Amino acid sequence: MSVNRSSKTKTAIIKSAMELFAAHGYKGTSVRKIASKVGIRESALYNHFKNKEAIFLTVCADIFTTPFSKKNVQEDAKKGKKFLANFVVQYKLVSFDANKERLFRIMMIELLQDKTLRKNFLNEFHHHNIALLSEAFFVMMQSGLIRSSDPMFTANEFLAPLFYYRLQITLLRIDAEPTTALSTLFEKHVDFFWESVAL
Amino acid sequence: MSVNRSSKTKTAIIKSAMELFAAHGYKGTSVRKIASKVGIRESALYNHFKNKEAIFLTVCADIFTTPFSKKNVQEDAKKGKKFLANFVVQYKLVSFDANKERLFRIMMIELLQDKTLRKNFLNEFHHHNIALLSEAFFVMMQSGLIRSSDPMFTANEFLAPLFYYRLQITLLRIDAEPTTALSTLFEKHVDFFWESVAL
DNA sequence: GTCTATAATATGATAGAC
DNA sequence: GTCTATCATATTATAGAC
Repeated sequence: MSVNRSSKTKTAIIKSAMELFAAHGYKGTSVRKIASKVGIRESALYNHFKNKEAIFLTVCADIFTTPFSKKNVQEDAKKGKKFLANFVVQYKLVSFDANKERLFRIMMIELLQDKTLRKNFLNEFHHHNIALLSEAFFVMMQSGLIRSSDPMFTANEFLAPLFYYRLQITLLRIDAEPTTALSTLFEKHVDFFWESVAL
Repeated sequence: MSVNRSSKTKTAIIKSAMELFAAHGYKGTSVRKIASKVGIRESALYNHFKNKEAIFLTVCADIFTTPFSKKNVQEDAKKGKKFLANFVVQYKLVSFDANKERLFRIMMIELLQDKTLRKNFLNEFHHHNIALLSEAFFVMMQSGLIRSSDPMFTANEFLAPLFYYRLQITLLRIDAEPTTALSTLFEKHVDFFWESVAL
C-alpha cells in the first residue's frame, strides 16, 4: 500500500542516490548519475523531487535513527555487564547492517562539511549515547556494581572504541576486505572494560 | 633560501588550497576559488601545478607524517605509565595543531571516497600506531608492569578513545566552539587506562 | 609569471510534447 | 510520469599576448 506504482520510481531514486552519495559524497554525485543509475532521464527525476538537495535530505532522513532508547535504563542498568553486552550487540548489529552502513558513510563524508549534520551528529549520535550510558553507569555505581568515578567520562571511554571499530569496519567493507578480526573486538571490549571498572 | 620569489606564490597556493580542501573537500573546491583566494587568475595557477590533483597531492604530502617513532620503544616502554602519558601528550599536541588539524579534516572527508587515502590511513595512521603500542604493551607485560593479555587488542583499546576525542575536538573547532572539556579527557584516559591494566 | 580569451565539458534545472 | 530539447552557469584546462 505504501509503495504504489507512482512511488516505485521514487523508491528506486532513493536507493540509487543513497549508494552514490555513500560512495562519492554530495558534491561528487550528480543528478545525471542518479537518474542514469535508476534508468530514467534527469528531467523525470524532478517529477519526484524538487531538487538535488531534496533527494539528499530524503536519503538522510533516518541517518540518526538509533536503536538505543533511554527507556528502562534505570532498571536495565542494574544488570551491569549484561547491560553493556546488550548495548554492544545492538551497536554491532548497526555496524554490520548494509543500509545503516551506507548512511554512516554519508555521515562521515559530510560531517566535516555540513554544519547542520555536524550539530545533529554531536547531539543525536554522540550526546544521546553518552547521556544514556552515563545514566547507566551512574546506576551501576550507586548499586555498587562498579567503582565510583565520573559517569560521563566512563561513558566516553566505553563508547569511543565502539565508534573506532565501526569506522574501521566501514573502511574495510568499502574495499570488500574481511572484517572477521574486527568482529570479535566488540565482545572483547566489553570483557576488557568490565574487568577494569567492576568492583 | 627555500622560499625564493618564484615559489612564494606556490606556497600561497598550497596554503589557500589546504584551507579550502579542509572546509569543502576535493570536489567542493574549485581551481577558481583557490586562485581567487590567492589573488591570482586560474591560468596563473597552472604555472605552478600541472592540475588540480597535483595541488591536492602537494597539500596532502605530509598528511601521514607522525611524531610517533618506533625508535627506543623497547627501552621507553619499561617506563610503563610514563610512556603512555608521553604518547598521549604527543597525540594531544597533534590534535590541537592548526596545520595538522586541517590535514586531519581533509583526511576524514576523503577517507571514504579515495581508496589510496584509505589504504594509507589504515597502514600509516592505524597500523603504525597499533604496532608501536603493541610492542610497548608487550614489553610492559614481560616486565610485569601490566597484566598479561593480547598486546594488539590492548593497543586498540588504548588508541581508540584518542582518535574519538580528536575527532570531536576537530568537529567543535570547525564551528569555533570551546574544547576545554575535551582537552582534559586525554590525561584522564591515561589514568583510567593505566588503572585498568596495571598490576 | 600573470593576464585575457577561449574551449570543452559537466552540472542543476526548466519547458513543453506525448 | 517520461521523454527531447534547451539553458545558464560552473568547471578544468590551454593558447598566446605582455
